[in-house]
Amino acid sequence: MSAPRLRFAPSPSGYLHIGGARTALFNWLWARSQGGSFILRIEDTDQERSSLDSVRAILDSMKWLGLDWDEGPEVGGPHGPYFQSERKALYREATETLISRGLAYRCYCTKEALDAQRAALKERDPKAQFVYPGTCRDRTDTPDQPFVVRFKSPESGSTDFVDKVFGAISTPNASQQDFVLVRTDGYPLYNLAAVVDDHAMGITLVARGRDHIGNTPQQVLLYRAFGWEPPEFAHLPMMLSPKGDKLSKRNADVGVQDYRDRGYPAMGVLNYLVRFGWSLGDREIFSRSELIRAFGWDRVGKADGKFDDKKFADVAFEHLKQPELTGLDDYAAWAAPFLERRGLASPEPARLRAAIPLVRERARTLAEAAEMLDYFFRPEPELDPKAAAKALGPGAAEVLGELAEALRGVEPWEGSALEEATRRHVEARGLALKDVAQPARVAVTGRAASPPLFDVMSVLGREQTLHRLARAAGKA
RNA sequence: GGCCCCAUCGUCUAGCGGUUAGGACAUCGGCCUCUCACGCCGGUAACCCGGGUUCGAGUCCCGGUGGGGUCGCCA
Repeated sequence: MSAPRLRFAPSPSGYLHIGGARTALFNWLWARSQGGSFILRIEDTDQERSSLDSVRAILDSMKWLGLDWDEGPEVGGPHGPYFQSERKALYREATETLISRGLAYRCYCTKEALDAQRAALKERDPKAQFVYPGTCRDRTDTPDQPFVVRFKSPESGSTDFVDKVFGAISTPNASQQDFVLVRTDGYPLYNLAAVVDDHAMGITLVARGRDHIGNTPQQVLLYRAFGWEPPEFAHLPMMLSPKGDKLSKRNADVGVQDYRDRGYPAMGVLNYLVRFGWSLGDREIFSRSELIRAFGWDRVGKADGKFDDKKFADVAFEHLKQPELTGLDDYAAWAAPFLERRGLASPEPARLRAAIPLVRERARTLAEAAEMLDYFFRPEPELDPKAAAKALGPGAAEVLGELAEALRGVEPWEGSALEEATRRHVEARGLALKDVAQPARVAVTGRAASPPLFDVMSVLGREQTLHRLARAAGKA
């Protein structure tokens, strides 16, 4: 079998949300694992709702996630253009073919008339479903009026396809109505455009959310009407909100960019998303390359699920925590914007590299990391009043002064030597380590909690450490 | 309501006829400890219900119940 061609086809009517990102991911993974192609196509046939801002936001999010595309906006490709709004000629040609074969027809019923009928029916019986009555199905005249194009659905038999996730799905044709292919304004509707493009672009597998499963029979019908072989289909179970309802694009805080802004690493996001509906035994954490190697449709589940913030945060954290998953350089680069946000625009690189190992197992996001890194890059730490009140009370001045003296000549200025010196000092004074460590911690970091004190001192250096101890002693 | 789909701890899931039903998150204890974390040890916690098939069903079949999707000149 030749290399598969997959696509992700968002409509630019808002930001990319995590549900969409998950769909993109599954397509991307399969393309990458099979040496196939991943195509990005923008479905902007609804002029009302589409915007360039949305296109930009979607492309940004895709790039941030590392879901690179082989054909599509910005990179082009042999099957372009990749915006549906620029492919109208294709749809028109396809539509005419269908009409000339008697498989589609022009319908002159106005939307208003149909809507009125629908409303009237609902009034009589709220549970009834409105079905297009086929008014124009066999019409032969061609009045000079606006029209839509409808597909002439078969009235008997069934339309079947085999889904790579759900297996055989059969839908009676009698339950299909003559759905609209082309609007009054000449723009194609989703089912027509998707089929024409997927065929033209040589798509071999269409993977999308389960909410599209009902479109599939209609699309299969269209493939047959054109005389084309349908692609394979794979539908993904839905990712619902924590409450159990549909994740909505309007739900601004589930946008990919929201997660980026909150300081989650891209691979953390992807790792959570892939494990949602796909699993490999007990394995939870995957690097990008491991994922590409491991992914397969046979291990995709069928049941919908609810998004879980805590689990998500943990998976993302796992990626920040493990140096094998997030190298020092990446960590530093990713933390930089969050430090900048705190007014720390150009942290000294060597110190940053030294400090990251101290915070990476404590910071659950890059935003938290920046907060924990803060005092390494200021002349003076910001003093937490509560911590100061508790640890820098009476007697602290003496404790800190003595500690500074005990540490002044320590060689080398490094964690274990500092700890050793401090323990000797504390023992000689008949104190407990914590009696000295807490005041010192607040003096050096400004806070009641920090990475191990002596490691912090080590990164801070002799001069700044002694300076901070002395300054705090002066204040206390 | 029509059509389609789904069903294991609170959540994500493993399980593919015989298991003390496993893991992860969350939660509750404990250990480690200069604080905070990390890590480690342990606890609570699930097969929706009813019929079949079978020597034996979480696993296979049927029905019910529950949940979801979809029924647009949105995608």
